[in-house]
Amino acid sequence: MGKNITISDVARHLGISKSTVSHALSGTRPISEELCRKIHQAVNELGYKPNFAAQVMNTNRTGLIGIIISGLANTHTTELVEAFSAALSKRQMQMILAIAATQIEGVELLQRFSRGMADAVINTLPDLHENVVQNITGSVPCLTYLRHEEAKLEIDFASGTREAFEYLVANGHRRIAIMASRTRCDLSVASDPCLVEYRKMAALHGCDEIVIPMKDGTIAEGVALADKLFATGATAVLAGNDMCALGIMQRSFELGKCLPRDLSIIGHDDAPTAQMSLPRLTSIRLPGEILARHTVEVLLHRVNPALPLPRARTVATKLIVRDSVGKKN
Amino acid sequence: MGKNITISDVARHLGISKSTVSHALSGTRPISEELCRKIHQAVNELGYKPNFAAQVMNTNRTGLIGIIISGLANTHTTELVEAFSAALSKRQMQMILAIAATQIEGVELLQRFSRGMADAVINTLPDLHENVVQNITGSVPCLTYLRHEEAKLEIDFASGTREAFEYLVANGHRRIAIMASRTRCDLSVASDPCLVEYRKMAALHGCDEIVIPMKDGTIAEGVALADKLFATGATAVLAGNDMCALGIMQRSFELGKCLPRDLSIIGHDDAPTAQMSLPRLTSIRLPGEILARHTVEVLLHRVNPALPLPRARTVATKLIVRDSVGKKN
DNA sequence: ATTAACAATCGAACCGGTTCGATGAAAAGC
DNA sequence: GCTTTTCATCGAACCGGTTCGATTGTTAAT
Repeated sequence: MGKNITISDVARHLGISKSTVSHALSGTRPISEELCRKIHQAVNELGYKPNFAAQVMNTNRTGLIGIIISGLANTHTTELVEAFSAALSKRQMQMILAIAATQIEGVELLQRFSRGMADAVINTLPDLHENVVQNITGSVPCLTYLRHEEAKLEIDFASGTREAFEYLVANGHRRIAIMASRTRCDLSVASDPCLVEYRKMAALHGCDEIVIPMKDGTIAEGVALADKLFATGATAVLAGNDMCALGIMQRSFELGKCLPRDLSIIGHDDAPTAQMSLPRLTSIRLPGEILARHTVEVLLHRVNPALPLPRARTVATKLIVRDSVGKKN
Repeated sequence: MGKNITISDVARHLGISKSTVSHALSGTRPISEELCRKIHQAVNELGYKPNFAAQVMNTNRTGLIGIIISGLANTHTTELVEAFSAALSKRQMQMILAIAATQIEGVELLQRFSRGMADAVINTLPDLHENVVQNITGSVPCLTYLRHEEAKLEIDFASGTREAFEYLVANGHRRIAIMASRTRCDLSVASDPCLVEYRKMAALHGCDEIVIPMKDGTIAEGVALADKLFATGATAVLAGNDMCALGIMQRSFELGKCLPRDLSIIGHDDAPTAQMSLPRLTSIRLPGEILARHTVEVLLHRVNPALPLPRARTVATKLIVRDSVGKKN
């Protein structure tokens, strides 16, 4: 608990005014070279470190970005978090990572952040409507991940789904199921862009539609939905995400099925886990790293308009072929 | 950018002094019931939120704990992070999660945190020596995860290793390899407590010692070490951690080996991934959730002695049997 | 020589809260 | 009825920086 050295201590030690010390350290105004040297020396000797809170008070910048996630069980999220962190540290900023189990917790977090604890907030909970969020946060810039029109970030979910469907058809599959998710882009299952594309493809190839709605996208849900899936007689499935796909694999294994012979599975997101499963999971890649970086850059531009605003871009999803799809003859 | 409402605005709006408002809101001094009501009403109407920085300045508390990790690739770490977050939010605190790829970055982070940005720091990088850490952080409490004598948290690594070894022997294995890690408890491979116990057990059962040192404990390292492992002719391995075990499984699969027939694998940590692999990984459970919570509680007690100091405890590691060990006849 | 321009530094105000001694009025004690 | 206590509220100081107008000494321009 040794009292911390303040800027006044440094000034007193040298017999000068604290504003001079401040200017020397921040370069706000020119200070004679000699004095500047002395000041830096004194700073080192005394071990002075500018007080965080005092600096925040003046600059209205904490250098902290709040990030709200629902958990880290989905490895696609861990990929995002790492990318957020990397993009932020490039700008000398830190991340306050908050896990909100419920929407209520999410709102609480937003309120806390918006008191000036964070310079901006990224929300990844799809259920927190953006306009609600805006109301709460007031003056603090806040983006909902993949829901911000302003971010000029368009994701072409159709491309990956199309590729995946055609790949399955090429492998002889006709009964292809899809797990549709309301968390993608909008809040109704029906408007899941993957589902929309799936319907087009099913019509095109004259396949039946087999739609299974997915909620959380957890492994446990995948396990549970697997039985529903088997009941449909589908030979292949476009899983809602990779965790769900893993759950399906797990349940298949429990039932003594052999993959990919008895069931072909295509995941979504291409989370790191997709490469680690056996068989390795064929998945539709959603390039989280790019999306996360873009989101951070858009947000930081709003915090500090001196930083560049990244150009609007459309990101395609893309099929990554591994070993979880088999030929149906 | 609408100017934020300050406590002075609230006071002016009611024609009273700001200290009165402060007292009413914090309960520091008694305020007449009627006025108190009016104040709360005004606060709601105007949408006043106490400014974070100003409050920090007075209280010297940010309510933030810095957490330094090397990444989220190891799912045991994600488990820890979730547990840290949960333990902190119970005390209304938040986590600044920082990813340090190098020790230099780790030191930088410590310096930033110790300016008052965080009330305390948890470091999970084993290579940052605790005394170095203490020097940097000065007045900010800082613990290195699983390295803090003061935390009175002892981990019985031997128990799990013993169980695992005996389980392998019971399954007929005689050539049992171990991947020893310097990151466990101390900085030399030789003092890895798992290795120490392994040696005892090997001597006891008259088995050869087959020791393979592990560094990062990544999947990639597991893949690389797998070939070394096969060269030893071992029929079973105690992997350094679960990621490494996964790497070994992956490489085995590539080489057309069948698990667990051709190789028995026991992981360490029992990361969430252990349950997701096929075959599911038998692993030595290191109860990260308990350890993380204990660490947070010890640390919070140091930040605020009014909070209870958890009693010293010894945590045992324990074998969790799944499907990755086979019988050797 | 006088003034203008400039560089280096000082000192006071400010950011938005909290804290604490002072103040005034009402309630209690004698 | 006058003093003492209690209660509610005020106002100023403070936390540790930053900012900006004012002040000095020095050099350049007229």
